[in-house]
Amino acid sequence: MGDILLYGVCGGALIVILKLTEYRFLVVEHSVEIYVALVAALFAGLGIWLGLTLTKRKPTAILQEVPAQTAGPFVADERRVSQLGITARELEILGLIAAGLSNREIAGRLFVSENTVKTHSSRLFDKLGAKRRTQAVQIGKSARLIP
Amino acid sequence: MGDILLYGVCGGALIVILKLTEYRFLVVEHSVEIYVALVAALFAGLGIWLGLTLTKRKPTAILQEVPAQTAGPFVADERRVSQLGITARELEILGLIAAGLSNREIAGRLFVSENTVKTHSSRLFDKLGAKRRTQAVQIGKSARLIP
DNA sequence: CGCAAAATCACCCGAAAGTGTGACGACATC
DNA sequence: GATGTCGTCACACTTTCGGGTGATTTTGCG
Repeated sequence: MGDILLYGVCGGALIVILKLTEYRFLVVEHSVEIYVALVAALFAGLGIWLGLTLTKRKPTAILQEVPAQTAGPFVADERRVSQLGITARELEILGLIAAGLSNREIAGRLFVSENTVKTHSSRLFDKLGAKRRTQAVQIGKSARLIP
Repeated sequence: MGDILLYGVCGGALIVILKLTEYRFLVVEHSVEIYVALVAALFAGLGIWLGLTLTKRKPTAILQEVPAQTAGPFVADERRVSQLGITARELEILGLIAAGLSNREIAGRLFVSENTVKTHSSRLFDKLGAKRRTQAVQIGKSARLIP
């Protein structure tokens, strides 16, 4: 985690800068509470932003054991999704297929053409090894790709 | 992103706490620069921690046992079956549809003609209020007619 | 910038699914 | 014996699905 170190350095530099600016602008006008709140909010936002950007595009192989039934709002098994090479759009369409929508309805809901939905579903069936949409739904459910 | 909201609330609470403590301990002893640096470092660390935890483990697997759900090999809700006027044959075909079989495959498995399967499924869709087989599967599952 | 993956869309064509109507036999019930 | 339900099947017709091909645009990454 060299990123953490880099982050620490940047944070220190920013602290110095803030301490310098304090003498010039802020202290003379605002009370200390407001200043502290501003600094806190700024650094909190900065920290969040850094944390997000640092871990943005990482696969992060998650190994979790699912014993039986997963309570809660359900999350797709990312391992199998990436393992099968299923894209986010395809997974989205699989969910809508499982919800019983026709290609035309899916197209209307996603604001794309029906042909696009067909292309997506076609590639999806190929990746799932399904010949029909009902089969794709069955496979998707058993593979925990959809609830 | 309810997490963001939660974070905001925590941040506000911490700001209040810090403002309170300021009057009691810190201001009397330390200079403002040190205080600000501490606050900044604290919030920066908090921010980066939150940023990491928000992205790294979005599943945050809540593994709970659900013993009441899967009790036995599943039995269809007979009340709803008779309530909808669904016959045993239709329910059987609904199960095969949910298994991803085509009409022809269902016909082969039940030793009947494809047209028979069509009429059964047609009446089934009518009783379920479904327009497609995928929709029939969805309705059947939510109504506990099929596993 | 250039590449590769993903997303978008179009067209054709065949297969599957779904609708509607009609019909026939088995079986139970009144 | 008339009635009703259920399962079976046929045939014609429309709609939906799915495969195949090719193309363009968008986007993420090196």
